[in-house]
Amino acid sequence: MSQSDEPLPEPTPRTPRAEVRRRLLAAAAKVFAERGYADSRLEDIARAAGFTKGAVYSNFGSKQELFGALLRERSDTESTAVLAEVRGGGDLGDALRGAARLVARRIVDDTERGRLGLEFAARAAREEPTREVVAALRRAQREAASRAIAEAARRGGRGPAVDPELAALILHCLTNGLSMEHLADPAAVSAETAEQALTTVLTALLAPPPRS
Amino acid sequence: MSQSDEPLPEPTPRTPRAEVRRRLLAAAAKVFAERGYADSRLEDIARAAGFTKGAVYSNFGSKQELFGALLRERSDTESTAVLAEVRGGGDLGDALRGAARLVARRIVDDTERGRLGLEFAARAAREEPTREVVAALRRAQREAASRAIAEAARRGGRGPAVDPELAALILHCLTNGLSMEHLADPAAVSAETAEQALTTVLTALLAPPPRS
DNA sequence: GGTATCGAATACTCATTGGTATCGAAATAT
DNA sequence: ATATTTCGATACCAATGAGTATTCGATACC
Repeated sequence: MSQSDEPLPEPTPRTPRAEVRRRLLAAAAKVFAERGYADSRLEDIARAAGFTKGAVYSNFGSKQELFGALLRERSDTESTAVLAEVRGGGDLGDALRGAARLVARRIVDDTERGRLGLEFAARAAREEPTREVVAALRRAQREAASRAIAEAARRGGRGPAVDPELAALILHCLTNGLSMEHLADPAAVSAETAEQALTTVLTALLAPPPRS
Repeated sequence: MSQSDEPLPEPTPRTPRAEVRRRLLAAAAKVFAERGYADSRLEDIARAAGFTKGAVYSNFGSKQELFGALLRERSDTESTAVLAEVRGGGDLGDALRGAARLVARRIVDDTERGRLGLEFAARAAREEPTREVVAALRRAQREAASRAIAEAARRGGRGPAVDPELAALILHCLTNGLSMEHLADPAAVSAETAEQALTTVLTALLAPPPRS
């Protein structure tokens, strides 16, 4: 009883640096996504992560650099779930429909992703350094899509109806276009609509419509 | 000889108000397109138009309002050249190819348009009032496309292979997606590539590939 | 010709915010 | 234990640019 009735300063263990960095990036993603780069206050990002500006400048050299780090992080993290879906066993038609549904879901559910993508694109359009990173990211995405398509076409029996690279570009751009449209006019692009659009193009490119 | 050897102040005729407004809007389009909304200085816009900030505030209530006016102006002006191309007489296949070429050209040549569109979309994604205007503009575009497609399908003989509205959404989003891709990674989307992508989808949607 | 009005130029304000310098507590080394 | 380093918090600064108040000249009107 003699030792402690006082507040007991309880020496706070310091958050691991890597964790600080991670939280800051997550907060940056959120804030950049919902306000855009220019309208995002460095202090708001820090606060959202549970820190102060000091933490930001301790981990990143500048606002621009934080943005770049986020962009690079996303480049690495880019999910390949879609490809797995396409590669999954079973009927090719089912696989394609599954992939379409997955992408459509992401378009309407994960708006942060879409918004960030839009912000990345907007900045890439006018900033050379950003453009280089974004271009690389997109190339990698199209490349992956291209491979998946080639595989699907092979699986589908007859040789590729269209050049897989072209098909990849089409699907990639259609996806991004749908995402953008959903952000600009949510009512116009429901999950079902997006899915239908993707399925339509996907099957048109890979599997000539089952003639009646 | 007695009257004038002096510099002769040459009273400058005042620019008509409508003209001032027009030039300001044109300058705003240019500056907003190349720097984005937030990084555009009102004074730079004014200067680019040959005036000063005073002119801006005399014609528009605020920066946001200038942006809105520009957006609305573009809504009205939206060209219907594409539709004309599709409607033009001759073979349907040729008409479609012509339309695809036209759109592809615009994607790579008129970057101001693409950049502005991106900026509009980005702001629409996070600002309710802007979103309303942008959504209306896009709906109108899709609507027009939808009608053109319905007509083309009818002209092509058999009844519409796919719902014209869905086809319109697909082509609209693909176009915007290609435009965005071109801005983010110009090398990936040449005029030829874009044209091929559009033609492929267009014919797949409207005219089942000529069976070999 | 003189006066009122209109519209753009000029000069200023004021809030905002990226960046910096410094501080202090926790971790680490000695 | 104590010195040193690390790293985030705090306080501050300078620049920037939207918006405003005012001026001044050109057109319109009497």
